[in-house]
Amino acid sequence: MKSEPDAYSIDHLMKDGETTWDGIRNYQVRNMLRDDFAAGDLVLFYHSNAGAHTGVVGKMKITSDVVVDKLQFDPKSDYFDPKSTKDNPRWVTRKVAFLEKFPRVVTLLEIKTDSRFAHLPLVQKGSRLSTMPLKKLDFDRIVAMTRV
DNA sequence: GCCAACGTTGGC
DNA sequence: GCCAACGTTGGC
Repeated sequence: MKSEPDAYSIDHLMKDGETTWDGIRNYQVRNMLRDDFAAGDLVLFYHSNAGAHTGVVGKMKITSDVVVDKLQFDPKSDYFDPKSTKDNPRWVTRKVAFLEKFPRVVTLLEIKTDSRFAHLPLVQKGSRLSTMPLKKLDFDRIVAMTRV
């Protein structure tokens, strides 16, 4: 799961312990959060748009079933959606909990230059989604790179 | 800040 | 349903 560190970083999550992954306004991402994620799933936290620090920075866990994103009903929020109704909320998400901040960043550059990761959606052309599936093998490989 | 590669909106 | 215009994402 990606976030721009200026908006919400691994340090924010470490301090909060748990947060609602709100502000998702892309239908494909919403559908993934709704249908493909489950409580207990492990997730890598990725800092996007962070210059040389762009990459995987930590590990977290999904801790809820589907929850309604409250920001869609807040007219003062950037994520306000006037077309969404409380009876039929358009935007839903999940809660996540902090597990670990890695001792180092596994950078996008490393992932792009490692042929083992060539199949990851992250490095494929035109991939802009802020969540994407990751097989356990790839997850473990990325974590292992922080352990050296 | 630029721009490629999307996704969304709305007129028709 | 098409598609032009516009908005967003995110790497660089």
